[in-house]
Amino acid sequence: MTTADSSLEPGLPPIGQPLPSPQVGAMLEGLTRLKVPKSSDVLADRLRREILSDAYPPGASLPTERELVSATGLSRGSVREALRMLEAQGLVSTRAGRYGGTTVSQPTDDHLANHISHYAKGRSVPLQSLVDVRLALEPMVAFLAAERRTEADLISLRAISARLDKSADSDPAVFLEENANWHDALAAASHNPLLGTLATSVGVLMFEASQLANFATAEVRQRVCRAHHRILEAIELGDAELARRRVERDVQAYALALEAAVTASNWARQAD
Amino acid sequence: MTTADSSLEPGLPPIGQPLPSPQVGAMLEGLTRLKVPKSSDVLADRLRREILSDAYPPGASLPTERELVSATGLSRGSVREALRMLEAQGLVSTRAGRYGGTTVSQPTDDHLANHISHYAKGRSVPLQSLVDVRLALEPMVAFLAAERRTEADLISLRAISARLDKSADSDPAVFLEENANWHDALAAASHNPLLGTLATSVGVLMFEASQLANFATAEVRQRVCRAHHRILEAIELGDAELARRRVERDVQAYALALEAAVTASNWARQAD
DNA sequence: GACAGGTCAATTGTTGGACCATAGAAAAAG
DNA sequence: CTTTTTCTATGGTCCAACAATTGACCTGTC
Repeated sequence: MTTADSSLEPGLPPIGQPLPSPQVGAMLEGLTRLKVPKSSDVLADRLRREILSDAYPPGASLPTERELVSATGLSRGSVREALRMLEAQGLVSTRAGRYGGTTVSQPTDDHLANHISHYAKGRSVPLQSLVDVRLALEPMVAFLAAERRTEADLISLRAISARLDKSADSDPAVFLEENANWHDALAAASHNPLLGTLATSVGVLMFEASQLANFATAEVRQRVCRAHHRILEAIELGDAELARRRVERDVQAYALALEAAVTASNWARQAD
Repeated sequence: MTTADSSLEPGLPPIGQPLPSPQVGAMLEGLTRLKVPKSSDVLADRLRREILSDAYPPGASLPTERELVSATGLSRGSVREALRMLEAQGLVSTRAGRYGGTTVSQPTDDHLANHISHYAKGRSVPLQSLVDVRLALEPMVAFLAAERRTEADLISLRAISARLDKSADSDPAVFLEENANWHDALAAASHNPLLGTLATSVGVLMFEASQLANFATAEVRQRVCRAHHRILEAIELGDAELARRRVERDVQAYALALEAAVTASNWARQAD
């Protein structure tokens, strides 16, 4: 593509002479690290392209492993490795037994949440970055929930809110769990699975961080409950802008308390 | 292994009698569909837990495939399938040759972007949902960029902005490409890779949708350039709130124009 | 000493074959 | 018609061997 030696172009000179030409230096120009892809990667890429090209509707069957073997000339091991990569990405699922096989599947919310979790944990994303993202997503979730919530959403939210109130006086771990459920219900009410899954994932990551730092004091729990009541009220009213503002304040307060608890926990750890 | 004939066991208690015991009904209570996980999945889960537990710093070497074989009792094929799953998730990388092997690696931004793309395409996420998410993320990106941008960020943004202006009068495809670059630079200036990657991914998905519907008319291109100038001005000033509001308006206008073009394109397709 | 080239060995990459486990259909039995 | 059994295509697993890769090491040459 970026070959500097123009004599290789259309003039049909003797290509590939064994003797090094005097322009060998020029030939080295633009030569990058030669990557030799693995056969399983090549097959996985091809299959992935086909699957994502909408030619394969969800539920459609891919060829059997042995058919792929004869079609590609690869060994069954390589074919299986390719299928496993696609399976790890949630693009296919396999069933054993007769009339089983590999079928196209839609990535679930869990797949996306897991991948985000792997990214955040693998990169050790700092808490502040998670706060930034949550501060962007969660108010929008509330905004859309206020606009789009159904009666069923409201019933679910009220039930979870009641459970959250009860758990405010008990075990902090239970409270944090119910708190996560509350945010899940809110995400569902937004009727945007992508947005909801992103917000939930980031929320869970912060939730895990808050389990390490035991910051859910009784006072914090009471304040969270009051804030959630105000948010639910705005959603019941259908006032999207009000819901957005109230969630924004809630998340900011939550982040502030969490950060304080983390730094305090770090002090305590230094004291060891 | 699953021989029904208990006489093969050494203890000689007649377990598994062919005759159903009178309490078989009680024994069946609480028995759900028995799932038999694949050996490669089990190994992948174990390795993933270890990797994400921060016990393995990035760059650390995992045992060799043959060591894993002797340690787990599995076959090499199963071990390799497990490693391929982790590789597809960006948690490990593998090099052939002596002193090669499998090492822990941090998932890249591309990994996360690909997974989001797979989710959105695999689920056929509607354009409106993408717009919702972008409307949540991009204003926050601008907000943080205005607060945290370095001199290098500003230089990069100014250069790309100039290129974008030039391309406004030329090929719409080139313009859309430069537009994507502009948003990439903005994401980089926010100094939050997670937020930036999420925003960029959703932006690319909308970008792909806009290539199908050719909506980038000359008028739209001019308006985008003016909007970007105003946004860059706010970021240069360091006025985060102003940058946030201006991006919010820009994204809303962009989404509106895109949606109009898509519906028009659908009309044209129906006319076929 | 520096450099070019060759040798070596450990590791992943790939293949082929074999057998087991699974599960749904289809046939047989009641 | 219902239940049971049989059948069989499919994925799941294992083993053994060889090829390809690649960095360290050695060796000769200048």
